[in-house]
Amino acid sequence: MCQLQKHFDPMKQDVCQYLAVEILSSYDKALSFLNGTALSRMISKGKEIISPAPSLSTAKLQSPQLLADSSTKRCDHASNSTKRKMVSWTEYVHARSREEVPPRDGYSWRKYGQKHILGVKYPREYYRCTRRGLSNCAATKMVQRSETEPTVLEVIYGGSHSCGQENKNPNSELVVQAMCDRLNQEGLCRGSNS
DNA sequence: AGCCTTTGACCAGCG
DNA sequence: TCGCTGGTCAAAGGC
Repeated sequence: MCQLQKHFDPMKQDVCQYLAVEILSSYDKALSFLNGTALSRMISKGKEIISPAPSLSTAKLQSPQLLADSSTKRCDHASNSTKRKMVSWTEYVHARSREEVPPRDGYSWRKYGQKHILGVKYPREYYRCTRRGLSNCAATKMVQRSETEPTVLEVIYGGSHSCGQENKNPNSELVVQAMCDRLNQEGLCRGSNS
């Protein structure tokens, strides 16, 4: 936070965003160690973490995407099941509203199915890339609403985009605001929102 | 007309 | 081998 305060300059948005990501990352780690909830859940769901904590450079690249929907947690994993996609990863996304399903992630998706999963309150929704037919794009995703926290969406991505769509998050300009919102939620953001 | 969601049926993996 | 379950297909209807 001291570094962010020191470097805060509207002309240096990249630096500020990068520092914001680093702060949130440290904050998440600390919270996870304290209450053992988020991280342990990610590990148990994903079975195996392929890429642990992002490096400084990758954190900078991922930051807008990770923050734009207020809060996301990402967990890469490989499934041992042959029935499922071999490479996939999970993101935990805070939807802005209960109606915002799926959360916008910069890609265009087409819903192709919905299933009620045994023992799960909310149905699981299945999406594939709208360019699957044109570019043979294999990207898919499943969206599952959390039972305990309906505003939290578990988004499981499978395959990768070969269609050339850019993952431009339309809300990337809200990164700093999202950070302050989040700190406010935790009672740590004193003073102004700027 | 074209793209989307919905939804029941079908298929395949797993125990 | 069989039943259960989850992932996908495809027809139908809406926008």
